[in-house]
Amino acid sequence: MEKPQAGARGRNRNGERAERSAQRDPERTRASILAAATQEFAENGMGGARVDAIAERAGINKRMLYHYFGDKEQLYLAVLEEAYIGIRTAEKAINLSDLEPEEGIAELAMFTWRYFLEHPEFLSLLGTENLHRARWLRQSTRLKELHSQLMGKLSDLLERGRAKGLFREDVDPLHLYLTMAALGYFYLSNQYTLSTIFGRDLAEHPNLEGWERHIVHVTLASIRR
Amino acid sequence: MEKPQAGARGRNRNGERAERSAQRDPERTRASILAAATQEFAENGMGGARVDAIAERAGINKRMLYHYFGDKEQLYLAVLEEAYIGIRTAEKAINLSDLEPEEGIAELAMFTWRYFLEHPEFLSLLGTENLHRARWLRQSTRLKELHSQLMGKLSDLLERGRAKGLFREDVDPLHLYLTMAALGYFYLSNQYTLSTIFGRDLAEHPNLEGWERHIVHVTLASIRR
DNA sequence: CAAGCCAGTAACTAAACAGTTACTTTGTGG
DNA sequence: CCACAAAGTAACTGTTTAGTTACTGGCTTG
Repeated sequence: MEKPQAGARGRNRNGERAERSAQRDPERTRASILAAATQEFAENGMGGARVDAIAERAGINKRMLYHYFGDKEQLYLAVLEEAYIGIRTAEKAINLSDLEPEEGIAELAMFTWRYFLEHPEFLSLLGTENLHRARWLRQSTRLKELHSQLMGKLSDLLERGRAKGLFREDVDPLHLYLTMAALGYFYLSNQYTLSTIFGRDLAEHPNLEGWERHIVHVTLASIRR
Repeated sequence: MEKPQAGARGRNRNGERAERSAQRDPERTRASILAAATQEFAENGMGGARVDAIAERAGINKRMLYHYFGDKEQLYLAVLEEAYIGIRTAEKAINLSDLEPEEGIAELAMFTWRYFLEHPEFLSLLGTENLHRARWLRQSTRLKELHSQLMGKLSDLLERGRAKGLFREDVDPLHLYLTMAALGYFYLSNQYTLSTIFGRDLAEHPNLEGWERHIVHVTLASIRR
């Protein structure tokens, strides 16, 4: 009890939980910088994000930001990597082996839609990264190895549906994935200009539910025989 | 000949074409600032765009930029307005009255795709504007009056197709428009991250043509009875 | 032809910005 | 219990940035 293990987290030398009193907590500091940076970059893009604003949001000293992440660009890359890891991890958890081909495709389409809906910061970071022509994504060896889990699941479902005579023979899995993703991404990422121009609030609940059904409908219609 | 009309453009007091020698040409100056700003904002977003860079690209003195447009924000708004006017003008020129419903829908889908393909700066500006939740678009009375011409043409084609028993009864014209736009927008605006992750260059010609066919296929499949 | 306005220039300014320096505090292993 | 490393702070620095000032030169109209 008198001598706590070295490097142990969650307890200080008195054996009390450290989370409360901890004045010094590297992991927590790192995590709060990353969370603050995710918000700031998502809201303002790479060019508009302010290092001082991130430090303030995180409630830390700016020096710490440079201590943990090097500079603004490396911090941005860390944010981007974490965002991709988030969706890839969620994709892994989906289990479709019990489902019929059509149900499985519908499930994947809804998963993608709901993930986008619940993670607007991911969409925003994608937009920023594409504005810069994937400059940081291309640098990241970590992310290039992190393939989408969805493609494999999609190919499997297509194969099963084809065998049953439900789906067309010549469906490209990438095209199918892009179709589902496009319908969700565009609706959400462009909701502000679209709502303004069409005078119809796309973020309202009935509209969101309607669009989810629409995505499933379009996706299935495009592959059925 | 000795007295040129007031405000006449294109000629100086000697009756010579002014375009060549003109040291002073307000319209040309204004236009070149706007063109330079369009590029700069499209490449770097609102936060990343630099007023000095715009002035340099336009080959003018920075003072002129403030003279003609007030400040950075108003210049950005002018760029955005011009971009929207561009697509709305192009939409107006489409004539579909001679076409069968299916052909007409296909034509509109291809028009949207090709317009996006040929005007990457428009996509980029849309992305930036949505990052800021349509902050400037909402301010612009000019743009709020500028409704999409496509919606009317789309409703007409849907009606004709429905009457012939080709299309489903309950197709929402807005959903149809969003579907066509989403498929084109996402493919192009996210081409850099997608190409990196899937290891397949989406900008290659065969891929672009394949995607155009795909858009037409998906759009029609989604509305057919 | 002169008066005045409008297009245009160069150099400046105050604030914002990313990144650094020099220092203090805290925890822990020998 | 001390020495050292890592966590943390405050104040600073050089540069970049949007926007301005004070000025020049040319065109048009009365």
